[in-house]
Amino acid sequence: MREAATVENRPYHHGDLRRALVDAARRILENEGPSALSLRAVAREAGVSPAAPYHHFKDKGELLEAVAFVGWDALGEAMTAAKERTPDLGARMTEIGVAYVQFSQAHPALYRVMYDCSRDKDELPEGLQDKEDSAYCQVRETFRAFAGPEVADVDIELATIAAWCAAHGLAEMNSFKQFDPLKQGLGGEEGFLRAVLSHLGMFPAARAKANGPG
Amino acid sequence: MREAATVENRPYHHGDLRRALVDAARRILENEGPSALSLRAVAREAGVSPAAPYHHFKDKGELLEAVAFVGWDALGEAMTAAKERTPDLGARMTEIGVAYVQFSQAHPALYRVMYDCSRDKDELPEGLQDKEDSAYCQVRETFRAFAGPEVADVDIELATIAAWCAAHGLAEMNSFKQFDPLKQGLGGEEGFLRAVLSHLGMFPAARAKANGPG
DNA sequence: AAGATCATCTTGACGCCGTTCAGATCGGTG
DNA sequence: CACCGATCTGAACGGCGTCAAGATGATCTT
Repeated sequence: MREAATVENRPYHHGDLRRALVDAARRILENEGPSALSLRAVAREAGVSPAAPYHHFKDKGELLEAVAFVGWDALGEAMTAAKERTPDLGARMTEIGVAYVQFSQAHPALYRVMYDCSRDKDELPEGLQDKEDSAYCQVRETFRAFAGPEVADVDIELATIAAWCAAHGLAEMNSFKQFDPLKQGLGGEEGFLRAVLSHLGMFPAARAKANGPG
Repeated sequence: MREAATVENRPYHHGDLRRALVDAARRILENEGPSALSLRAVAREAGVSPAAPYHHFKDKGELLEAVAFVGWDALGEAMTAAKERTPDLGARMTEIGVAYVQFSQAHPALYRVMYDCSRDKDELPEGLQDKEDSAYCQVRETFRAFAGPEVADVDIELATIAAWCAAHGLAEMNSFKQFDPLKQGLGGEEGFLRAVLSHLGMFPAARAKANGPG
């Protein structure tokens, strides 16, 4: 009885359960939020027993890491798109930041999982910083292009970190009710994001440049 | 049998269980971290049954809110102390930010509970923004004093929000391993914090001022 | 083609969790 | 003193993460 091994027409061995579990987790995150994301729920959603995931992930945390990895990939693409559609170097950082926060707003539960994983391991996800075209490197190169070659490497690095911190902070606080009145006066969410982010992430040399020689 | 109602010499009615539970929760947070903070563990630590907390808190979330409230209070005091020990207006914001991040570093589990509660309710804790001497108002007044009266209210507000986002972001990312090499070149943790925060939270008018007329 | 091997999946169990409810206890009010 | 309402206990429920033992079937060997 090769077919119909269970009630549905699913064979005993799934074939690609690892991917199916990650997809199921993402579906639950989008539809029911992070609090509903239990390992058992993921297994249920994927149509397997509660113990099945343990043949593909060491524990729940490792499954979440796989979900987070997909998320960082998508966020990186959104940032790249923002960079490429903004040729003006002075505006590019802000636009990348807006794309960052908008991603976190479009996928709040996923973003939460992404950062919770990073916090648990006390590091940004590997691959985000190492690869040449990684999101982190793109931000750094944007600063470098704007600042010019006379700015020290350490300042470029600091500016990148500062911008990242600011974007993350805003991503987590953007939905706070206290900001609503201010948003109305700034043309809605996007105007608010642009206004806040334009205050951030510029290092001293770039500041002087932005403010002009006078 | 008024005394020795249980094995210990504790009366049947605790007397101040609400406070005892909050203290127990803080003890667990400090000693075992956020993952160990179950409602049952708190009750155990306080020496009562698992159901006892429900006479003082609607659910686990409400207990955590009480813990968070204590945390925000302590953080506010740390920020006030930093403000008062830094008369120079140009350096004051950075020093308040350093105090903020250092608090989150000294009490990481507590800080996590504080922000998780805020995120669940989509608002900064009440009382943090309303009171005249609240932490938020102190930051805003610091910006106002530095910027002078000619800067628009909305810019002061944006700068305050931007600075808060940056401090929160840095608080959550400060322990990331990737920053370690950079910290070594900047005089350790505190030098790193000061360097990053000096990049942040300044609004355009203040930037111009900071960079001088030339 | 037949049998052995091994990864994959299920079943059932364990202890912990948050929460609820009926009942025990006790301080304060009439 | 008798009562009442607030407080606390004990037992229970379903859900959770995880593990061990056994069932299943794809693949490799001969």
